[in-house]
Amino acid sequence: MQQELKSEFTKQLIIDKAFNLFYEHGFKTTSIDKIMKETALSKGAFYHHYKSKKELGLEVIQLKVQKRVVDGMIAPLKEPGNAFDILESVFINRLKEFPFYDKQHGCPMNNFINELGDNEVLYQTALKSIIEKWKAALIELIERGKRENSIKQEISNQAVAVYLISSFEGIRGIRKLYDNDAILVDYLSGLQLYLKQIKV
Amino acid sequence: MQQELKSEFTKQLIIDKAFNLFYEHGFKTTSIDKIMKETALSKGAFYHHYKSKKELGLEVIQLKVQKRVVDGMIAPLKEPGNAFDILESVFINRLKEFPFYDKQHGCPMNNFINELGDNEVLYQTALKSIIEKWKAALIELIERGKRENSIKQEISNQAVAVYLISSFEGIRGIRKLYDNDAILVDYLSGLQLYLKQIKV
DNA sequence: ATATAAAAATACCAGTTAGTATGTTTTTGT
DNA sequence: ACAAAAACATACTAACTGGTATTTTTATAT
Repeated sequence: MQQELKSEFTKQLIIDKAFNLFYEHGFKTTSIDKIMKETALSKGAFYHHYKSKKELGLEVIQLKVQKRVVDGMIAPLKEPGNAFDILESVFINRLKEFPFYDKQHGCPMNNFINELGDNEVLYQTALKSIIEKWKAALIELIERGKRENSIKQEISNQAVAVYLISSFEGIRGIRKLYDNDAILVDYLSGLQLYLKQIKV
Repeated sequence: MQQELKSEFTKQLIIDKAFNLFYEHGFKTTSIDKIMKETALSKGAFYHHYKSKKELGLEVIQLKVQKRVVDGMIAPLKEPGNAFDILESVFINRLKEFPFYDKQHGCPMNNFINELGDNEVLYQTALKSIIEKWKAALIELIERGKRENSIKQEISNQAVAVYLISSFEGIRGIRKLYDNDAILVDYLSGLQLYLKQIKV
């Protein structure tokens, strides 16, 4: 039982260090050696717990990347309250709250999507699953807004959800290029305009 | 003179093959060896014309990546005609016209941004320059629309420009994950809604 | 024609890559 | 106490990486 705990602890350590390195330097250009140097364990330990780098990549996506999106963008949508207000505050506040490091390095999910999204069907599926969860939560919130009459009836839930996600991920990438938040301010004004269109 | 032409031809050949490989497999994971195998020339030839892989990367961005964006998204904005109609048709038609290969592999510029945007200031500057050109052309078109009264006066040119670019680049990445165009259809509906908001 | 310079080829380097083979140490059930 | 298994370490491989040094081929100017 103590062994099982140790194993779990080690795997978590590897996943954590791997996520940080993938986030900062990309998946393909982060080597197992670099990851294991961070954990202060050996390569042998890695290949005892994982059969390949691909397996680790998938776990990082499913456990770390997904968690970030769920905690930051999906779970808040399910809180009680005025649906429109929630939509507005989640998209606007989340972007403002990012630390400098996260603005500089973009969205981990978006990074994975752009690096691996056209590569391997397993990565594709894992990433698609996160997007679909996000989309479903948005659709449900918009529907809620329609029921409580805070969001216009005539708009397409799907379309608004996809458009919001697209622009959010797009700006998280573009922001990397700049050394200040001016572009984010423009994005937020543009987003406000969009939200005004769906508000009842 | 014949020598100069030959040199120019070779450089162009290297740039073309490099662009294709970068587009399909990413910049960092495409080796000089692979590029030169495509050109059927030797590594010696490469390092005769380029001092480093970084120098090639910059030329690919400045010559090939930029040209794609200019030809597809910027130049059409400068054509004569109703400003709103142009805005609508460029964003909508361009997305529909992409061949399968381009849908699968996303936007070359966006790929570079996400892979190298937080890496090196030289890449950053080269990519930022394309975004700024695009943004400027959009702002000018929106201004034109305001003058001819096809676009609402009260909206912020900057904000709309940045939001349009963000969502476009975002969806080009996300589309990679899917094997059909359903997500693009949703995006286009969402975009239509946005454009309706700025139409006079 | 020939010296010179540009273009390209060949051979190489030291470092890195994912992954393997084979150990040693630690935990566990008996 | 001890055999088995799990956790981890060490040493290694073959292929690949960006880049260099050196030589051969081709074009050019006189």
